[in-house]
Amino acid sequence: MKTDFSKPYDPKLVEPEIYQQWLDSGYFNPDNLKIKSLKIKNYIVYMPLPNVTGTLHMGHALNNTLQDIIVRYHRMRGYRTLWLPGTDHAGIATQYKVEKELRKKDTSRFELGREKFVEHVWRWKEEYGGIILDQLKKLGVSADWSRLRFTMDEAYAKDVLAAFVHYYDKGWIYRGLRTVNWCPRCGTSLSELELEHREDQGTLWYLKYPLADGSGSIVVATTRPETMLGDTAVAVNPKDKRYAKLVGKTVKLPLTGREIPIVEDLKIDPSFGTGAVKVTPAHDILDFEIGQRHNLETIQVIDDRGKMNENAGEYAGLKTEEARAAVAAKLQDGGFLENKEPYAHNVAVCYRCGHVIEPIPSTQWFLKMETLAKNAVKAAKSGKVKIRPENFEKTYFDWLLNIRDWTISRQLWWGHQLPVWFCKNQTEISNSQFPISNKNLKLKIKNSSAEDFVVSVKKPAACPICKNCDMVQSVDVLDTWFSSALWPFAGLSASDRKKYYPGNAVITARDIINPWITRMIFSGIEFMGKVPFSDVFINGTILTKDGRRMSKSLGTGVDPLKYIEQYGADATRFAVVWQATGQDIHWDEAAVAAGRKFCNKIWNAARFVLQNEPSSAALAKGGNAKPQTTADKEILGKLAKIKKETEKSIEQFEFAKALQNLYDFFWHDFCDVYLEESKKQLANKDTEETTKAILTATIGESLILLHPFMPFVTEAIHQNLKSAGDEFLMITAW
RNA sequence: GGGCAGUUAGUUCAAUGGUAGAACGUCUGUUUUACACACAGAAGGUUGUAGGUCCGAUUCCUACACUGCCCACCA
Repeated sequence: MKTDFSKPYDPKLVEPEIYQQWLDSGYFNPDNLKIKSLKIKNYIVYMPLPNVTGTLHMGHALNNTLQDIIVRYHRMRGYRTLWLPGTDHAGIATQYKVEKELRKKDTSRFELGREKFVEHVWRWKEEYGGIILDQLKKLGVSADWSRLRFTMDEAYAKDVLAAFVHYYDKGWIYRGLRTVNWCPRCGTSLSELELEHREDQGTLWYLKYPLADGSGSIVVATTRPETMLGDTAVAVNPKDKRYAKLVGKTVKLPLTGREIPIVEDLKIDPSFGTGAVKVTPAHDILDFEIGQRHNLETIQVIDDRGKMNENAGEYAGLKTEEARAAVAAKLQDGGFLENKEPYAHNVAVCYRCGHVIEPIPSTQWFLKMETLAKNAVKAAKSGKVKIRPENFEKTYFDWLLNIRDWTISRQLWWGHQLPVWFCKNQTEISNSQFPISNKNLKLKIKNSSAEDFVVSVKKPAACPICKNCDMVQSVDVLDTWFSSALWPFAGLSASDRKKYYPGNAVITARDIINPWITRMIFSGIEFMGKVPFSDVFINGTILTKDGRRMSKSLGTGVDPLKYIEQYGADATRFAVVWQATGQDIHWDEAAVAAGRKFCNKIWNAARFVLQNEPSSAALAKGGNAKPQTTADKEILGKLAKIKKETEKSIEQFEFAKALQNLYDFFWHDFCDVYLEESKKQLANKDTEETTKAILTATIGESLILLHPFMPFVTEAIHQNLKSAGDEFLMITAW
């Protein structure tokens, strides 16, 4: 495309057309690159999957710009370069969003039923799920769109289910009744990584539990008196001398009269409260673990909607907050309330909807993490994968070395249904999420070993258990991260896996080191036998100028598309990279304006050179660009130096440094100094031709160096240089 | 509670064991035939606080304060 070099540079006139040309060229697909030799190395970057619910925010803009830089750089260096894009079905986020929409239309997923609801989400995904991809294209992202994958594509889903079967066959997946973090609004279990914590002004209540033998009482502290209805023990620390003589005795639980034991447990902190804790295995995860150790009963008094159930007697049907007040009042009347004081503490809330988490018992599926975590640790310790900046290795190791088994089931409708098939005759209750919710008053928790189900990707033709039922699939779906953990290979076709696995780099934000990076690493090792990539780079977090988090709900976000519209994609890319020097970026819009000015500077410098191109392309190619003057020598020396520096910086993921050095070179060394000097040299017959050749060679080389950072303006200029030939700058040899 | 990072010009950030740099902003001048989204020049900083090591610290060490994030979750 020959561009009209009217001034100044107008990104709107060139960006859409250039991007279309790149798409049409097919060069985003490594199979179409003109690779000279089979020995040429691959360079593969796995894109962090944007959610189908997502729209582009500054974090995406930064993250994808950095990836695009390293991808474009390697493509120009001649690598067989693949940037693999995809979208994530984002179970809870998407379901939440679609449900919210349904609510506006005065209906709900329950009214639609599962099948219709899932169809509805698919239609929603077809309509809106690609928005973010179009936005990425505006940014200039050079991913191979022909390989785009969605985590619920048929082929991808097959790999997800096969992974489940694989783990099950290894004996690493088990099913158990556990007290888990439950969001009453979303109606699903949540993993620890899906919780957020919010400070809550509550009350610390001191409850007096009388000893059954009438010899006194023991006082426990709690923020949730209503759960006392489900207490099945009082626990103290074995080292706590104050209570030593009480251990083994029983107390008579107020209001209910139930007798419950006093037990010892090391997890109790003697210095907090009274040092004695009420134990409610059904409604507290730590208490559940204590219950397991002491073989305590689990009595559920709160249901999956966050209301008191029939085990709560007269309080049944009340919301927990209502029950809290009622129970506290009753305790006070009965003389069981020793004291109360205001108390600020953290409550866990759902990361998605913000509702307070209610720990409740339910049947969930778990993946044993011991070996997987060990493998992931080994991969980083041995240097097979390198995490940069290095201090993030600590985040990685800390989590893996203190790993708990992974709750992989979610009670959602949108996602990969577990490849688990239940015998209809054997048990109906097994397939229910709440085997204990309504009926059972008391129950000892045991991990069921009863084989009333079969694990298989496909539905078994005949039930191997009762021999004559039509088996039903588990209603649970898998944690979204279970599927995205497989991205480096499940995102590739079978033949691509041979060619393009393992890859090289992942660039992402620090908050998904644990949910995603660690899991991709152990999944890659487990299923492909190789660490999926050698480099992890953690990019900074963009905050507002005054250091607050950017968020839609706070109204503190800024829209990268607005910048692209107003200043151009290159200017936007310039701004995010320019500022990406540390862990946190205090976003300054002024940098975008600076980026636009730089585009214009490049544009105008090119105009000057174009007016002074050597008469023939051959000359311009630099054959006779031998320096004659000091200025000539200096600029060529600086050019060679900046080239080396840029290579080094990019390869070390020091993008801001690379860009700032390039900026300095181009603006000050080239434009301010050489270009000005060249005006004199052009006026002199003796130096005219050499100067033209050096100008052309320098601008040509500068465009190459700048291209990964500012691809549009450089490509547009390149196509107007006589010396450039017909090939795209995008694939011009570095 | 534990950890990580940061605190330098008006603002956003660099840099260095030996008198601190850029971008943007500000001020002065310039329509010099690539660019006023420009050019030439200028002002602007006892480098968070308090100690310590050193001939010398903004840089290394210690403590403290503040900010952001991550992890844990004490009932």
